[in-house]
Amino acid sequence: MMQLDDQAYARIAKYFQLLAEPMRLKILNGLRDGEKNVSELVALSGGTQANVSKHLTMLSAAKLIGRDARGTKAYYSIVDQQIFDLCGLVCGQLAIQMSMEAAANETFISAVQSNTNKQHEWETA
Amino acid sequence: MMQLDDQAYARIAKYFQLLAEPMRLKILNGLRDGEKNVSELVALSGGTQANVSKHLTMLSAAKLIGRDARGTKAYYSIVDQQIFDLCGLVCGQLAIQMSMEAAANETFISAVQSNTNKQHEWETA
DNA sequence: ATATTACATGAGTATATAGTTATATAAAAA
DNA sequence: TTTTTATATAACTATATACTCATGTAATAT
Repeated sequence: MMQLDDQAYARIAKYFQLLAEPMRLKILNGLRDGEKNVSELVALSGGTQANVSKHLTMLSAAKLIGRDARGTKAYYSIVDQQIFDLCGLVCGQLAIQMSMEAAANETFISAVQSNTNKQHEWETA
Repeated sequence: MMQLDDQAYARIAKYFQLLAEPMRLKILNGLRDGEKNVSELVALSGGTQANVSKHLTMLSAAKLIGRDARGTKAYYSIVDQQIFDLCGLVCGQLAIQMSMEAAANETFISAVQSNTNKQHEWETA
């Protein structure tokens, strides 16, 4: 079987690592409907300014989001909407797992579903 | 805008975290064409037995892979092939990024492409 | 029963990273 | 110019986690 080399695995892993952080997911989700500046994202996420700014710097360095400085504000925006497909797939996986766990935890599934119904967060298509 | 609650973000992040590790990606990719036992995965991945076993335990606990003990051997297998869609999307993203970086690093892109052509690793559809 | 094979796991270490606090920088307002 | 507003970043701490080495456990073979 053909193998990706170690550098390729490392790159893919690093990409997933960016998505492996709740605050970053929240920020990305906050950018779903268009650009926002740092203050808006701080308010939206409930994080501190310093922490949100750091996450934005990381996401920007990795080209997952773009940065546009206007005046004293910095507006960030999603570069490629396909990123939400990734989250949608994961939500789908988790929803399946949880439904198989026999509805002990209703909260998450209903969040995802109301989600899907309202064509809101993370849905795939 | 509707928000997923913090527990939901945490769950999604934890899922991505599982994919944010080169050795685990290698193992998952090694399981692409069917179940393998631990020794086979150790050989295939180049990792130590202890380390591979730990990663398998993690992936299994998260239900990304299944475990079937037969005799003294333990066979692991992918539970849902959709997981490769995730990796395919990321490969696609990275390939785009790298092609935009003007082909300085040809290795990775060509790996992903020969990949796509040969219908091998990580491709989406 | 003993040895061997295959796998899992505990202890310990090293590193990475998320978060906080304080400060730096830079544009705009006064 | 001085102040204020918006953002970035350095220093530090705490926690998580990947790895190694050693050992435990369980099924098979001798």
